[in-house]
Amino acid sequence: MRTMPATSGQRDGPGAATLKHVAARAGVSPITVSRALNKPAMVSADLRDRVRRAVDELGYVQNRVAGALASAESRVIPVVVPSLSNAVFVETIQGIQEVVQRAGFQLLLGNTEYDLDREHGWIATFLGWSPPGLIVAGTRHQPRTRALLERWGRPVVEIMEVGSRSIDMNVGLSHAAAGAAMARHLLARGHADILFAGCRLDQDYRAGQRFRGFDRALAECGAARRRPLTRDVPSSPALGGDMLVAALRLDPPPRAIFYANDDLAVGAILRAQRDGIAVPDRVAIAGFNGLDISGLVTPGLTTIASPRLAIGRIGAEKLLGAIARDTPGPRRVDVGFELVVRGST
Amino acid sequence: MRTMPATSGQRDGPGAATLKHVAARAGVSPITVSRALNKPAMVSADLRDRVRRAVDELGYVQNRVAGALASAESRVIPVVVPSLSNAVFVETIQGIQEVVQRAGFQLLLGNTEYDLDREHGWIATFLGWSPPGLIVAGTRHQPRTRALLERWGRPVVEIMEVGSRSIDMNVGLSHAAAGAAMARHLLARGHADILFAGCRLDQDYRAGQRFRGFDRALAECGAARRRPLTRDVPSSPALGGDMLVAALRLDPPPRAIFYANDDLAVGAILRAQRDGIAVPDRVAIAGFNGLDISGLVTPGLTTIASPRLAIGRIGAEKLLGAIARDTPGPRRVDVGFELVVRGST
DNA sequence: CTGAAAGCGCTTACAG
DNA sequence: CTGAAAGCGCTTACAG
Repeated sequence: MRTMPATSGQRDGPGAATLKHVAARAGVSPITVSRALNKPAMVSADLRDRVRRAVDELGYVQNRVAGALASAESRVIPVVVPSLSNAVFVETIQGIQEVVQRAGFQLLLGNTEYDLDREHGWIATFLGWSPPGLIVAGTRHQPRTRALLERWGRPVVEIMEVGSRSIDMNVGLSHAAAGAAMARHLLARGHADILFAGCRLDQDYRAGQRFRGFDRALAECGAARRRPLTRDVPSSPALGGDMLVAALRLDPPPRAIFYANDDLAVGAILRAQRDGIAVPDRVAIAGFNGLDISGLVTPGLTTIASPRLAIGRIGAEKLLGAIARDTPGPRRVDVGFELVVRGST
Repeated sequence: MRTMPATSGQRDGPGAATLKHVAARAGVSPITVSRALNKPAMVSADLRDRVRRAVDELGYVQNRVAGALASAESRVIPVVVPSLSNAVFVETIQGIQEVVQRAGFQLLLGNTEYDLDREHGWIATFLGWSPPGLIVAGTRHQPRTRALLERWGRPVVEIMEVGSRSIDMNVGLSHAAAGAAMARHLLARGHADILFAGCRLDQDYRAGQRFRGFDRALAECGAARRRPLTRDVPSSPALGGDMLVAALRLDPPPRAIFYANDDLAVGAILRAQRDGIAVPDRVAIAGFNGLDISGLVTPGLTTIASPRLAIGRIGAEKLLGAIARDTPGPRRVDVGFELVVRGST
């Protein structure tokens, strides 16, 4: 149980030590303490030790806010994503976190829920924290958001898809190419009548790009084309099962379903199994993402593996490189994708 | 493409407007601008409008760092969790994010990877951001971490499990009670010889508490007890399948397996299905967490649903309440759990 | 409802 | 390698 009630806007307790207190205790100037803490190489070993001891004795906690104001740069990296319900973004964030954490940066997290107004709001707010750089999912933003980031002048990495018009750096893959690859695979397997099934393709425009790449490939091959089956709710395995049932009620039913993501597709496989629907004989099923579980269901799910962790890591590394002014390297990295063929097609 | 290369420690571009610029443009004092932005009720409607126009014209972005230094309080809420690989923490973070976001706070994320040294490091760093409060997973910390937070004097919420010795506020459930409930369920079903299977029970001490509650209940009922089957790698569905195979090779094999979490248990069900192992006739399988997918596999997985989203939301609400000095309410909330019985047992 | 003064706790040049 | 001065861009009392 704590002893003292908190009071709004208070300084941190009466005992809260500052640089000055540490300096006094160590018998040096505050500047020296600052250097001993932030740039130890610039200070003699003797002083470094005295400072460290004073820090420990006083329980000194650096005030990052004051440091950031004085230097006009903080150690936080804002990351703006459209969703946390989707394993894809979570794994990407993990990759980012691993890398920036190791370099001593902290992650400030913004969730736009696929709303570009909210995206702008987060980014504007985050810039007020003087971050040394910023990571944002997607290359599609409001013009004012682009303008804001371009004026800002610090490194920006846009992740997830490669886009033609990136603000600064860009790490991702071509979702249209991935959709086309799946179309060609399904046609090559002899599944001539293919339905695309997904959720909110307008908001989740990367899923929309997969559909367009898929549809274009069908057209190029002279295959039959259908309008996509869509639902205006978030993706989930249960929904994928329901969409399977709905698809099989169409007249004529499709011979294959390409789901916008593995959440839906895994749900479809589990539902087929439960209801005794033969996959792929009656209907083939394919997904996108390459979640671990796609390899564990029966039959195994054919999918496209996206290197999510790598996108996060590479994006973070490029950002840190730009912050540290290392040799720049390419401004755009296409991490590619891998078609994983299993029993479901 | 941006026009200007970034320079370390620069102020944000030559055009970067400050409060003063906005004030000059609006023809008022900087204090008035600050109030119009942060406490609009204190300013006349006329001035509020003039300020808003000036802000828009100049593209002014508030410097949160300066604000936080002057007021000794920032709008960031640090959240410290042991893992991002686990859906449980991700959903909890989502619940927190929803609530704090709506109240205008930003989420600063720290991942300890189940390392209490690292936990201390994150917390010490985060306190330097002058947050109004903090959320941390778990009630088990190093003594110096407890001391730091108690001295700090601002609201702290410990989430996930209810503990007897919380620092300030506490929201979670009793993992020992959950483990005991599952033991009693399995015994009642007639599964007399039960194996507990999990990963890193020393690090993931909540899973350890589930085991201890489970084991104590077995003892109380006079049932046979086994040492738990453990692996020193992170949980995953694939591993759950492997552990099923390993368990069935024991002599004698168990009649039921209680997995430490649904990731493992779902993997076991999928593996059983693939390999033609009859569940629950040859071996019953149970999990913990109540992930969506646990209801979609065949047979459905018996599990204990933990209200993860609610833990996040309630934890965040209690924190915001304490920050705003609302009526305190209980310092400890046990959100409970629900045994979900399905075909696997 | 509005403003002039002081200060938050650091770091950045500039000297030595 | 070490230090004295100035300042980062706000907000908090204190007046009026």
